[in-house]
Amino acid sequence: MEISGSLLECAIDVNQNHFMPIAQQAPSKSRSRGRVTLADVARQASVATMTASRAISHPEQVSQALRMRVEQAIRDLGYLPNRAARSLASAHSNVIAVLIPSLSNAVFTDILAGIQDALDAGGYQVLIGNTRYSDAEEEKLLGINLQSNPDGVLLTGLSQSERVRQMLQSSRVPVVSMMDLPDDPQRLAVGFSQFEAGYTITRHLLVKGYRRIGFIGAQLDERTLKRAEGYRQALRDAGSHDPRRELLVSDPSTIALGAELLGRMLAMAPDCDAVFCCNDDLAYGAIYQCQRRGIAVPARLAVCGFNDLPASAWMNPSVTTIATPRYRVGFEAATLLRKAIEGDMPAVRRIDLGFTLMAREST
Amino acid sequence: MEISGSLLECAIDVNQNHFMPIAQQAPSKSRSRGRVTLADVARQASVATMTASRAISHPEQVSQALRMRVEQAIRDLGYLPNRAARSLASAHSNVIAVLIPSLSNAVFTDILAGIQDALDAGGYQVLIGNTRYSDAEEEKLLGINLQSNPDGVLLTGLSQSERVRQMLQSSRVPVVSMMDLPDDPQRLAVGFSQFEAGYTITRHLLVKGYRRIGFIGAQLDERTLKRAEGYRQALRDAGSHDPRRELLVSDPSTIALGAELLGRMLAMAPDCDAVFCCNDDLAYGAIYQCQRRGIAVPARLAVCGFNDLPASAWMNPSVTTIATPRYRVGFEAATLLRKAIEGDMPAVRRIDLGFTLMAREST
DNA sequence: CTGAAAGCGCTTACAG
DNA sequence: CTGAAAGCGCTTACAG
Repeated sequence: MEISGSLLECAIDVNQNHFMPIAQQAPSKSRSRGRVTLADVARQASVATMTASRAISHPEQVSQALRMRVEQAIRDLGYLPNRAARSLASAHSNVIAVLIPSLSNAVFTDILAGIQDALDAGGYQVLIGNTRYSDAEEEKLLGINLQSNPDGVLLTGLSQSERVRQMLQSSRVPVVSMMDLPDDPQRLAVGFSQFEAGYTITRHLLVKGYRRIGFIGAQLDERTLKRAEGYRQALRDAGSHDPRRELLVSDPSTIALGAELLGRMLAMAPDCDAVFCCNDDLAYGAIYQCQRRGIAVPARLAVCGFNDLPASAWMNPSVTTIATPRYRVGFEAATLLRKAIEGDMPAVRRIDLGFTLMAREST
Repeated sequence: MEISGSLLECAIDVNQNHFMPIAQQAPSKSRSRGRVTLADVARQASVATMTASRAISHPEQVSQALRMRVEQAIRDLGYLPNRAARSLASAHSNVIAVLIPSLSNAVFTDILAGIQDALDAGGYQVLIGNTRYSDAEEEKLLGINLQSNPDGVLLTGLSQSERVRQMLQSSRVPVVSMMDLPDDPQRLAVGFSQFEAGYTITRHLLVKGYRRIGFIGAQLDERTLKRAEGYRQALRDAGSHDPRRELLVSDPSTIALGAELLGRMLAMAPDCDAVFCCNDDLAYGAIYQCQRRGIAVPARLAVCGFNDLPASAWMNPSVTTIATPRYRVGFEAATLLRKAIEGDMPAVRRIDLGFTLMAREST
């Protein structure tokens, strides 16, 4: 008995793992792909497939004995669940689609970090769509990402195209907007007022005594335009708005562009005593340009930026800017979306995270 | 006849779009999710489901008349294919999994841009996994991403853990490594020699006449360590290697850390006449620190970096560094992977993209 | 060129 | 707590 017992075990072992893999024993009609499936796990653990499924997805519904057998089988076989099959059968995908306008801008990678941290625990998979600041691209990416049946969508900004709105509506997927605050209090959104932030930093320049304040903006996305509005309002309130000191171009924001635009600003409005750059990259370029031309910052010209990227605190002079809660925007937006997906819709649907003026040497 | 014909059309239209949506007519046992499916499209176009499928995936196998009817039905119904179902049925997912160590480092977002550009056309979906420089995280992410049955995997660097190697092997998925070159010529890889790049920039310092050259490194990933090896070799070849001028810490590279390490370097090796920082961020921090302490760069201390991020050309002084072909690494790696997936394996499996020394004012 | 039917690998009411 | 069977929405040999 003992001997034949151990022989049998050997035979089984050999059979399954070496000479005749299960896949080959399947009928010839099979389209099997030689992958280890849940059925294999169930067979190995001597339980029904659905019990194996439960042991994985709802372990509390399975007795400890069976659960452990299934877990052992999973380890023995190196089983990996097939997401496509799970998603198809269960009607939810556990994917969250994120649409951001750029990956080369630290603002959005910080947002992504927050999103990841909020979602990693929940077993969600994040699908990143880089729209490159293009509505057409955003439509295309949303269409592609919707094919993955996301459980939720994270959007940057408020101004989506009509088609995007339609697609989102007919997909009936929960959506949270990031980085700005909508007028409609019913919309899910996490951000801060771009307008007020623009107003605040311009006000800071006014308080410091600057009067001929220019504005340098690029990309011209909605956030830049709102900051520009805040700038205008602050100057109007102070009675010193002059549109000839506004320089707006649609090219992407870079240090090189900031350097160039500083030159153009000085050429078209030589009396400028301060410049508000719509983001830090432009401000860095402007300051480097000043240094090369021997223009003292801030003595001859004050320069400020927006976002408070890491270099702002370290440059010489250090750069006055608005610190934006990017990581938290991502984190809170993802958390809000999770709640919406899981059905417990919070009372507060619009979260204002605010911003902080960082007054430094450059002004 | 004419009248009844148009009445019929109206009736059909009203029925399907307003009063009795198809989903509600389904038998009560149905688990239908009210989504528009291929079957709906086929019904609308009066063709078999499989013909509708072919019209989408293999249009050349369908007569023009039917193809147009199907396309019209897709538009009428706003049909979006279900990726999970397609992937499950077809055995390929059209997803490419990318594992990178960081999203906040421009090096890797540049790589991603190259990957996107190479893959967008082919209808691939990119799954981004941020490993945060952690082997454990890399294993976990790979496991998760493998559940999506990727058609291919893009890896950063050469030194993966044993488990990662095993998972990759048993998944039998094509893999391309990025950023460095393996010894094994059979492995698919796109990059350049980190060792040679480190050697080259150190050699540049030697040629410029510097002799007491320090090394500042952080993160201590494999690429940093290879650059350090290149640095050592160059100094040994010149007979001026001194391990007391090496400062290696495992913290993430930031401007702030560069500023701090510059201070520590000067404290432990005050005779340094040049410092090679293992990347540009550290070099920026080092230079800012020098400026604050009134240390002239390069007169009293030369500083160089690695990667040639945009600020390097603009800072004052501009920063000597090694320009790395990040975008092209991503683009060529993705292209190579596509070829491997589509079965036409190229003769050249290891692509050396080289690097460029950018000699500027800081040395 | 077109189609009926089986199958991909899971999950889930429904029973027991 | 456990299980047999149907179903999720596609694709694909196999026929015609």
